[in-house]
Amino acid sequence: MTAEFTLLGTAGAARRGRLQLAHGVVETPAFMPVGTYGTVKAMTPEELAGLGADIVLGNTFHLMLRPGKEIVRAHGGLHGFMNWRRPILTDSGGFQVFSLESLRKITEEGVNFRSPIDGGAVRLTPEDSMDVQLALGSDIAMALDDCTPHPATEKQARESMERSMRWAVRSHAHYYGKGCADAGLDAAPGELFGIVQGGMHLPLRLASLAELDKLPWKGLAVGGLAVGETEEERLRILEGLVPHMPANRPRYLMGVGRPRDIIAAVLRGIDMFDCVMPTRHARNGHLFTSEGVVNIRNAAHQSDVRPLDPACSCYTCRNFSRAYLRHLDRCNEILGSRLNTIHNLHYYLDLMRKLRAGIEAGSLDPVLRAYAQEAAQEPTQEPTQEPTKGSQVSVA
RNA sequence: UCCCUGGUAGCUCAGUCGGUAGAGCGUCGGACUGUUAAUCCGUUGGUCGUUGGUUCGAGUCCAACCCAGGGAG
Repeated sequence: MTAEFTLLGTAGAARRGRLQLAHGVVETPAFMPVGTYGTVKAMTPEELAGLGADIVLGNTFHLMLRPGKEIVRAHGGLHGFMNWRRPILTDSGGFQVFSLESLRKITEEGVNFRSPIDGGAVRLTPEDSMDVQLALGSDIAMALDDCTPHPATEKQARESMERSMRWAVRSHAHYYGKGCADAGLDAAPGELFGIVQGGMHLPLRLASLAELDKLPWKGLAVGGLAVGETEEERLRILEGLVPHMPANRPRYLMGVGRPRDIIAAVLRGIDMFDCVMPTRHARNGHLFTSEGVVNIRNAAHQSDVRPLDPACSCYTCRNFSRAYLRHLDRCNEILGSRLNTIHNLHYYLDLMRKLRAGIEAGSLDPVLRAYAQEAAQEPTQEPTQEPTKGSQVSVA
């Protein structure tokens, strides 16, 4: 067993947990910085660890194309390749079914892509995705899914979801079976998560969950959200779906999101998140602060000698002015991307620390007040569970 | 003094046969949710060196002048 989830406590529907993985422990609720190509852009592994990241993402599809699984395998896996010794979760390529819609064709067998690099034909079946993720040595691998575009009719969402469920069965069988044998492994180096699909149709979501429940996944993800739907639709799906997800296993909301989205999802029982937003927004000059998003490119900051966020304790805010950050951005200096990324990741990871501490304390109200500028929507239903405090609560 | 080449948006430059001007960059603003993204979108922008002339109509053709660069002496 290389994925043990311990529920340490709850506050309403929000959960405080600890996930033991092959390369270490992940405290939940957790935010996982995205490192598609085996690097969280602009950050060294040491910096990421210093910021408090327990786990990062890699991407099966992109790493399969460059540099290819054999080169990564020659480094003992993705951990050795990128010199990140803590846990790694890899997305299966399912998101590229959505994001590279114009470059792919879906068949029952899998997905046929045109490579975004050279236009060549690239096949990705559930078995291919598992082979790559086994070679990468991911602590958590994801089943290959068909991330349903939005909007989708009930018929489209159902066909897409049912395909994802068939692919999930194949992913599971290959990951724990023939894939290991083919790679010469005695056992899988990590564990596999299944992904709930079903678009904005709650009955389809519940049917997807019921289908996945037939297999012993180590955790379950909610996919296909934050793809263009309204916040109300997203919360409606979460509120209808999450209470039915197994309580003793981690729940991962894929690709989400803004701080307010994360807060709202934690309040509804989600344990894990990933999103490109802190890192991409950093490089594009959008910085998260205690007083809202600051676009450091704006002329208003041209001669502002104050720190970006006086309430922030990150390296960037302790040492540099808004005017300097704007200057670096305007000059397209690499250090601008780095300092901005340090700050945004600190903001996200600090938010997670505060959410964890809040759950441990039995109430998220102080956190919600502290992040009031994010205008997080509270659950529409009163929590039914009594706030409890876990017996093994540790310092976050 | 003469010859040549230029002068068009803040900058660097396009501008067809004469039909009242465009691009890139810059400025200013916006977007971004399991990264095809240090990306993308929009905005701001001009007495076309000056003065005349030809023409229905001139950035474009003609003349003079001004300015810049180069060359000759």
